[in-house]
Amino acid sequence: MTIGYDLEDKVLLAVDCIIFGFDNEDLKVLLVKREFEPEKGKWSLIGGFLKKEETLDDSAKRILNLLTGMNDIYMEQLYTWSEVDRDPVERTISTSFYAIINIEEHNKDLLNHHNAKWFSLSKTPSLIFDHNEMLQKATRRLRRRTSISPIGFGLLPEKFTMRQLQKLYESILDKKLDKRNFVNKIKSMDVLIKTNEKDMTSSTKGSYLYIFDQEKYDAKQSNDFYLKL
Amino acid sequence: MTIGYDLEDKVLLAVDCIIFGFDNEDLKVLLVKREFEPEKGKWSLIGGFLKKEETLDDSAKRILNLLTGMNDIYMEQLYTWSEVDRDPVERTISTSFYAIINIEEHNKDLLNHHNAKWFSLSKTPSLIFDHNEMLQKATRRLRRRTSISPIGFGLLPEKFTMRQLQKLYESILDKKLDKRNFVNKIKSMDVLIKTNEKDMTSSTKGSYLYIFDQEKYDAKQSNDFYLKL
DNA sequence: TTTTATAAGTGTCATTTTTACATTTGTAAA
DNA sequence: TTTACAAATGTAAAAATGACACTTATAAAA
Repeated sequence: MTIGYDLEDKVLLAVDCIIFGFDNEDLKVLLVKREFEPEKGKWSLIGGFLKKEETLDDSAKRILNLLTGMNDIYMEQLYTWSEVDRDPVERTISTSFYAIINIEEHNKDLLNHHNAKWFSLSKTPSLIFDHNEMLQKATRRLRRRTSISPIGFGLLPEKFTMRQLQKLYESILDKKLDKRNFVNKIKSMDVLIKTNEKDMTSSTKGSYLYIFDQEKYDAKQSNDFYLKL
Repeated sequence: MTIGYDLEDKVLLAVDCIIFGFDNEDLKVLLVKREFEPEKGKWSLIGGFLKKEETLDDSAKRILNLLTGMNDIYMEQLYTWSEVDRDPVERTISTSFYAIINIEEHNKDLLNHHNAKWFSLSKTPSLIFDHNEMLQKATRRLRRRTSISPIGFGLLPEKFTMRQLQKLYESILDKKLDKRNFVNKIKSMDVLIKTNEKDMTSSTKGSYLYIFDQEKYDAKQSNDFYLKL
């Protein structure tokens, strides 16, 4: 048996990015209005085609920047979608990536890109192709990840309250957590530093601000460190 | 901005299958001796190219059958590999799949295919391209999966002893488990039926044979059912 | 100045889960 | 009948989880 590389079929390879964001309130996803046919004008994930000389990860970064202006977002590969008719125009395989970011921090990038818009996860419109499925898979993965390892401090301002942190976890996991148990669990992780400052915006009493202790976190990472919520 | 599908690059898309097997002793992986250049004669995962009219899953099945004669193996998608130079001949992206099967049951399929051979996981040769990395990722995924959900009864004969089941888990997880705790945990899952028969091959006393209760298992699957080892 | 309203902050106990650990049993072969 | 060998079995201590309610600090209103 001989196999010649030149006899094999070549296909288009696309990349789709699922960008979750947290704005201290809600878990959201970033969508763009599609600017070309087919399905022009419909909402879609942030997608484009792989170029021959780039890796999938590089491609995802380039496309994300192209469509939203955002930079330096670490995305994780999710799944590769290959239903034969997923794109009606031409056989296209798509690899999806996801990330979760701090909306405030990146909002300015989006100002120039009016085609991109944040949607609350519970209010996403119907998307093109198999993008709804992609979003669903990404959401499940994000939840599982979050309940296993303490992702997510980067999604808050440098100084944050316990309440904010709890809301972050609650919105990702989509369930209420008990305040006391949450605080105990987080404290037992021992990766936060309590400052003397208080945030006075949410109550008369004020609530202490914490900062994330990156060093301790990194040290623990090596052993296997995990959080179960 | 306009994007034309026809302006985009097309690439070769490959599929590589990581087939783990258990032979009541050891966790093994199935490799084939590569029959074409480059790297002809070196060991590799079971791979081939996607055809335009098939999904990745179909492609994986076809290729597995082509190279080993095996059929009806459920494989799960693992990851898509896209380093630009991963294949020196031509830009090729590869999606890897993995499965774990009962070696005895499928051994006959392999008799006609002398290029395929089982290797103990601890004694795998150096593989072509990025296949060692693929194998490593698959191994980690298999372990995590196994310690979460009770995969694996299908890897044993219809009737099996607790000792066999424990060895299966031990070889996948690559660690010793305590016999009493293991039995307790398995029993608490309540998906095994104890028969009156004994296996007399491994001791004078003989050990009871169990069969897997598919119905109970399926019923529990729906709720979320998991096993932690 | 006192009262009120509001979110922050905190600890314990019961239950469940996990882990560690040793002896008795049944049988075939010596 | 003794020996040798793997099979079978239970409990107690420790750790993790989950449920649950009152006090505190402050600003604003009375």
